[in-house]
Amino acid sequence: MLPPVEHDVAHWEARYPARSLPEGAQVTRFAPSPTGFVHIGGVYTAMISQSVAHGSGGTYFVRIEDTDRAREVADAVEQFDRAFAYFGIESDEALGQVPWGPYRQSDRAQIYLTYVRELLRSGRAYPCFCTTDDLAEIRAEQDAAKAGTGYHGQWARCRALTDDAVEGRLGAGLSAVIRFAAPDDPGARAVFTDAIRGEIEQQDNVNDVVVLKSGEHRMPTYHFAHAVDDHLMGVNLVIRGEEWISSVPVHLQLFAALGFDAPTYAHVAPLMKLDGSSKRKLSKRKDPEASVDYFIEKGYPAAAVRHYLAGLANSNLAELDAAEAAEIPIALDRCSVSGALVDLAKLDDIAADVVAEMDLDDIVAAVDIWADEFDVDLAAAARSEPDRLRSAFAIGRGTDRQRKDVGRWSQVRLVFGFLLDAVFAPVTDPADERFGGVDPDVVRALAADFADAFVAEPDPTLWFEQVKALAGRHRFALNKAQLKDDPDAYVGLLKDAAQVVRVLLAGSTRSPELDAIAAILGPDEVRRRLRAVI
RNA sequence: GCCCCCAUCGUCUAGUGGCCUAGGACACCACCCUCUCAAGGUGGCGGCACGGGUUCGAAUCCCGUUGGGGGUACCA
Repeated sequence: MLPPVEHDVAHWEARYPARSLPEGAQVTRFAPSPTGFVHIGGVYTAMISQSVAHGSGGTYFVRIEDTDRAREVADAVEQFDRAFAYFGIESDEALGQVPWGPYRQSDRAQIYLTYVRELLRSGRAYPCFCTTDDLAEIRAEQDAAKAGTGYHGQWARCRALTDDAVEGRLGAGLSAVIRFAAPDDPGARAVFTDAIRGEIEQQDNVNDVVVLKSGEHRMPTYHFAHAVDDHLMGVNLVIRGEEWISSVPVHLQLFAALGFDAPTYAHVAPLMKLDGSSKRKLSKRKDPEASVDYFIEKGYPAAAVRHYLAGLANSNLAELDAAEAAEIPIALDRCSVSGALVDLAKLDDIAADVVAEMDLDDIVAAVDIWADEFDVDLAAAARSEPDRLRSAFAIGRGTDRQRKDVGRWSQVRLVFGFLLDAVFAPVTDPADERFGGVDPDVVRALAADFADAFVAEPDPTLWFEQVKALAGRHRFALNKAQLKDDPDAYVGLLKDAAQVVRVLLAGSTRSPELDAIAAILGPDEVRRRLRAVI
């Protein structure tokens, strides 16, 4: 009925030693299934698991739950590794380094088989030959009788099969799944204490769930693998999505039948998305921002995403800045119990703050890495003038002129790209609308004059005095009162003249202060850009 | 259908019976600062889903309703 196994249960129990960890240390895991990309909700639960484990002096690891080979997506595991690395939620336990692996369930088939045999031997499991059609038939009968669905009671046909009947079917070549023989007490209640939600009581499980699937691989179901793996791997705190709450009764029964201590459970509220006017769970298929790739492509610093997520879990952390909050472990009993909507505007706000606090070298390095993958032209330009972007991010650092233009690397081109000669497109038409309607002749004269008169000047105030002088020479009023007194004497306001200079230097009506960009560009480049319009 | 989870400004939330004519953050609006933008400052808009209880007193406790989410697979 089952493939042979080399070992017995005692062997595996001995092979997986108890962990020697300090009192109160939590061992947690993140157990994604490689059926697609990593979901941002996955990063959320992984981060909580990691934070709680580390905060308690325990361990966090990643286990790949690839028991459903039919739905497995190629390269998913590689994508996982990339995402984990980006967000800093890699496993504490590397393959081969430690005795609790392997960490991929498809490599653990022998172990599951051993424990299934044990269950069979003790009468807590039995083979079931029902086909999909049989199951559908049972379902239909239950619907008609308004009975609870599932494989239980009078509907559990194969549970009563005699040994001879089983032999007969096996002999006829029928394939069997192995079902858990659940306690069949329809009135029973199951109670457990959730580390986030407190006591939860529900109907106990009466369903003879499948523990081992059919097919050549003879893989376990999630339920069974969860019990066996988390027991053997020493997990004492299972943090997972809320959708698992209703499976807890089955899991508790499985742990008991196997003679294992059940872990503590903590069920995290799902991340939601506003769809029209209603909230719904973020969907892998429908929502691009559900994928971690979205955040990586946009170039959000991992610290920003982590801080945003941490604030969703524990709102007190949201009041701290990212660096401070990162030092404080997430507290399960402070986790919110209702699903939060992912608010990208909030993330952007946090990201801008995070970038503002980042080390300049780290920023430049991060932009390089991001641009190499998502904007190669920008990467090349940045590398040929290595100091330009660095200086741009340095504008006003630590002063009241501190800027927060950039929260994700995809914004760099738009905000600071003009500082790179290879990205900048000179403005050559004096009638360009970006000049705000200033007479083309005046634009030309202003540019020519400033190109000649301009001198480098480190003091921002003194630097801007040059613009004031320039504006005065070309009949721009220094303030509104002046203009009002004698409207015919002026062609515009100081600000209009400054804008002409800005457009010439930045190619945009919006930029950091003129003195700052002129200092970054250097006098030669400033003159070159001014003269482009002459 | 049955079972479970959840419910405070648009969003994330503080609130654990009197400190609440409900506080903060993001977003939005206005003003200030100002060479534009960003940032920053000040102010504004805006909420306890509904109905019953319990209590001297309820956003807070209980019940119900409604609404939202999830489960009910040889998916995780």
